[in-house]
Amino acid sequence: MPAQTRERILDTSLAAFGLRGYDSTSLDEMASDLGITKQAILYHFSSKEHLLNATIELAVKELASALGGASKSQARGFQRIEDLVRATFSLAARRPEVLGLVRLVSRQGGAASGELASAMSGMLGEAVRFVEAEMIAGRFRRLEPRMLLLAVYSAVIGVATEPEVMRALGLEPDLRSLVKARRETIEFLRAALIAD
Amino acid sequence: MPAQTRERILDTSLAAFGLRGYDSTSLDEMASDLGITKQAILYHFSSKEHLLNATIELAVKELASALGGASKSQARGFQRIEDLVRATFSLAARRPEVLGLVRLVSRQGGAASGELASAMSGMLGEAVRFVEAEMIAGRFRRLEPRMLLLAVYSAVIGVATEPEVMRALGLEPDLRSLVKARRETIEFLRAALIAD
DNA sequence: CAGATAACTTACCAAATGGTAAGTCTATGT
DNA sequence: ACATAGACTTACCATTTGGTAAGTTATCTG
Repeated sequence: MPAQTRERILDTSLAAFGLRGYDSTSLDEMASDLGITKQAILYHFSSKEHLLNATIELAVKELASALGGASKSQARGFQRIEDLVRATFSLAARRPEVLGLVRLVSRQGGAASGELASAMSGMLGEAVRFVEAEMIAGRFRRLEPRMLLLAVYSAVIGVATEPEVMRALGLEPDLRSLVKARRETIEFLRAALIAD
Repeated sequence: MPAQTRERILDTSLAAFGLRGYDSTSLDEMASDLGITKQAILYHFSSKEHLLNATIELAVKELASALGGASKSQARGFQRIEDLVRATFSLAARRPEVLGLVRLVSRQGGAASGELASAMSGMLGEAVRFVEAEMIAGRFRRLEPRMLLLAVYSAVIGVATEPEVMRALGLEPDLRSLVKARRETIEFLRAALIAD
């Protein structure tokens, strides 16, 4: 059953690209980690850029599957935000490389980012409509929905993926701190969002 | 007056490292941008890593000078937070590479991050004490100060430096949008922080 | 059993990369 | 006038990098 090789490569590349960056990761290095040769990678993915594309595709799937449940929940009001934040933190703890890759690609842009951009565009569009509805219903404070989401997104991704800043604050980025961070982030957002 | 070369190199490396990343930037490329040879760079900085160190040092200085005024202001309560956010956005608009480098280093860590970590540690420690005092005075909502700061930091840095996410939200990352983003971020933080 | 195909490996390669060694040019102090 | 030092450039170099070409081995098929 050597057909797994392709997926093992994608797993490794997701971890490598997501945690260390694209240019900082060489194909030789990845191959040696996998116990295969670089040419085996190039057999499955014809170039490093194609590998990146496939890796992004995988990350998008994992992101959608991790956040999809919370995103499609029937919960209303703040509960739905809370579900989403929980799901994001869970993903950050389980597979930090997924969010790392999202951040990497969303910063660097490049040709490969189109797919991720459109996937995120869809999720964010849905979120904008939800937030707008909640504001109209008077459950959320009136703010510019897109800017609000950008701030929420940044806060959650940042808290979930900035271990060095956590260290600068005197917090160890272990599981316990992550749980605390999650709770505080939710309280922070609750305070910011809930209308008086 | 060819002594300026050293500073020109640092300027270029700050932009390159901060916007594109360390590994993605080659010395040859930078040299060609500057109209000099790579060896001229290695004359002033004995290795690429030394250049990174010096670049971080410069970024720390610029960061301190940009945020120092707001940080040491006499303003109390939310006004001081607002000053800080304004200063951060101003820096993000004027010299995005500085925040880019801060983010790069704070993520990758590495040996060079020590200085930046300690500089940020100082600024953040001050901020923690300020926030704690405001909470005790009853002007800020009671939340865990360090986690709160992490969320605030993430929200501001994220909004100020995530152009691709802004595009996914249908916002162009131009100056006008940045001004809007700043205003909304401040309103968002005001809602989150001010005690009822 | 012949042969085709999938899944690799071994052998290369050209370009780029960080870095060294030695030379050049200019200003300055003696 | 001359040595010295600073600020470079020209010439190299070893290694790493992404990528190509040509086998090799095993499995499946007619």
